[in-house]
Amino acid sequence: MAVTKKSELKGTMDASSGPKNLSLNTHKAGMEGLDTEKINEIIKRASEGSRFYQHKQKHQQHLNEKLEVMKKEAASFTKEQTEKATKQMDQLIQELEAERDLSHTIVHVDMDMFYAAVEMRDDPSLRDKPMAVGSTGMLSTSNYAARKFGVRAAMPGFIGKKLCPELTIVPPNFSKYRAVSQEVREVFSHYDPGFSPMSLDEAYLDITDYLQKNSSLYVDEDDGDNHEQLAQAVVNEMRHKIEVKTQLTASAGIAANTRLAKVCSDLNKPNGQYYLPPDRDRILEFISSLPIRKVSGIGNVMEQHLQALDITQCGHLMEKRGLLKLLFSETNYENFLTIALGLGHSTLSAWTERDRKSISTETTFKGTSDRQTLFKLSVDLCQELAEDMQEKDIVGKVLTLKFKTIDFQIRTRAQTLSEATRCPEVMAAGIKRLLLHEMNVATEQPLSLRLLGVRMSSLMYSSEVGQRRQATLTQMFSQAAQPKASSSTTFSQSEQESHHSQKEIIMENVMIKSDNTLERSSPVTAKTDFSQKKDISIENFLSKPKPSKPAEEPTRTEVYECSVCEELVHVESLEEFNKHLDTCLEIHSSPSLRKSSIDNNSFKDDTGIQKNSEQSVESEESSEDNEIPSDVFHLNNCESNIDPTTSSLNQNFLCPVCEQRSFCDMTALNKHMDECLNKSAISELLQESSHQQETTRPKKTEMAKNQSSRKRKGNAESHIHKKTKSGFNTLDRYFSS
DNA sequence: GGGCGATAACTAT
DNA sequence: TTCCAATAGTTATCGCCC
Repeated sequence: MAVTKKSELKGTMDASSGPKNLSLNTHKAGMEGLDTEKINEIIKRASEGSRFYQHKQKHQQHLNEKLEVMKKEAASFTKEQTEKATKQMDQLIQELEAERDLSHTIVHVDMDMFYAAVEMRDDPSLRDKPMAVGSTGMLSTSNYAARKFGVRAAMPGFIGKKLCPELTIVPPNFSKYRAVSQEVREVFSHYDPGFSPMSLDEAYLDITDYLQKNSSLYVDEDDGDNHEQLAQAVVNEMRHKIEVKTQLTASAGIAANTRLAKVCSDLNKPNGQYYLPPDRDRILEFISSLPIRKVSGIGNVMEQHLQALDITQCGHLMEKRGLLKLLFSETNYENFLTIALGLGHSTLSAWTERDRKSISTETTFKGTSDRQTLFKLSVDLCQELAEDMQEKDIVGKVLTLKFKTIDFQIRTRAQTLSEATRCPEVMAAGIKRLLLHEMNVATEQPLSLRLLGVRMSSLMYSSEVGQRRQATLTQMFSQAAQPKASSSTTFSQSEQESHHSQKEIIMENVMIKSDNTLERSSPVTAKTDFSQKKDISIENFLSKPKPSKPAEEPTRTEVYECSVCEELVHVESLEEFNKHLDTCLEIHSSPSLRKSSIDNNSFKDDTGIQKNSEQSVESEESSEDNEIPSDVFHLNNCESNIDPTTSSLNQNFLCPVCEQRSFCDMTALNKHMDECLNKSAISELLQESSHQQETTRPKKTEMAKNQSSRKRKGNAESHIHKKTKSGFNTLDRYFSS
């Protein structure tokens, strides 16, 4: 088989207007009949030469290669093979057909250019001008006047300006959009109390019940089969109510399932609706000529795959079903069939937190390779994510670092934790470890990034963790910090939480020790003698008998169990107990003590990270060891205090974290850096926590605060539109000064 | 060798 | 002058284990 030459592949790229993945997507309402060639030319000129453009080009080239391979494979199938596959698909069609449900009436309602419409409503001077909501970095939505120029959502503002120099860009006001959205939802709930919001401006409704109960209000009962008349009237009324209430228009699609309703809502935009009868033949007719890209779920890449096989309309999916079965995975070809048959969900199921698979946060910033900046950012992200998780009462076991290089290459690195957690310190330590490893192994030094993200998956509710006897550290502490009995004292959340982070760190160490990870005791542990408690599991630690019964005592003295020194402390107030904790923690966080303990490896892997995976950082590093007998290079043997810059030995590697110690081999250096990193992370966190106690401020850092304020705009409400929200709020400001 | 967990990449909105 | 996001679900692949 001949190898396809790059030059040939280039032919599949639109030479005049750049890579297809950068071209204007004209499937959006209001984008029909534009001079796409001219627009794409402007887009190309505006971005040509940029790293972003280069990245997209590379991506497109890679895709083209894949498409060529696929086309060759498609050409290689015999007639018999295709026929056999077609028969198998026909069997599948029968099974799918059996499930077809035409008994429901589903409506998809989509507010017209929602954010832009709200802004135009509130500022009449914007009404006749091309305008968009967003920033020069990214546009969230545009009005129809702007769409005429090719300006659309998910386009950077500066390109919008190139396409339309008179474009007015209005910064978004999410709280306003949320309020309007709430008004719209009140209308929805009248027709279907169990409606399914997809984002601030979009929702699915099942109006089957409503139609049944209220048909007499809309149509004459003697009219026979009046489903269309009835549904149209109801949806018309709904849109009218929305307009009266908000002065904004909405478009709607009415069909037997969500997939069809979604397609239909797009057909008569803006301020229109489309009805597709619940009739199999009419549905098949409708779907067969529908461009594949109109179907929700078919994006740029899949469209290109299908186009390469001359599939541009949904009807082609049916015609080429045999080929599709041979070329695509089961999930894919089954999906293609359901599209071609016009099938979809005919009932709405409310999404709950229980359905969540992962939770994440990320931020884009001006590219930097400064390690401290990146570490700081990652700590802030962990803090922010932890708060989100706290709010949702979930913990996670798989921690993922996401980063994007300044060349727009996206990478993820994951690690499974030993316990499900949402402790920001544990997450931050894990993320730092992953990040540092990437910094060290990057081919292009130094590693320069423009995005950092943290994701937690393998989620469960905190309560479930308790059920599994895997109490999280947070829970553990909150139990330990409760007064043994007292009705006279209440605790503010912040009072209790102010000590969490420190305690969790201490507790984390206890946990590590109880896991037998610790080889020898350190001065720190000698003080409180945690090392004697190797057999103490977390559960045992928690369920220690609590002898004192203060509630029976006549005085107002309360008894707390200090989880640092494990003493029962009699105090008159929480404040007093805090003082005790401070003292205890101070002992533990004493730099001299800590340093010596670190030197003794006692903080080794105090992140709580399980290192049993083949792909774990530690394993990767040790796999590098394979070349060198590990007993030859012992950390302490190999350590050097010679300043490497002045040393004549060119094999000395300076630790980039402490910049104080150097090593003669990478393994030793890596080990040291892990410890050094943990040491500095813990020290930093302890310092931060003590500072916060003094000032009794909430424990968020400035950066985390800024980020938090930009977050939580839509939460679960906003799936689609939050995509752009932080485009207006990147962290550029942290670097601009 | 099939099931399953872990990880990274892909894809969508 | 410069300027291209955030979040989440799905899928592919690999390696381990019984």
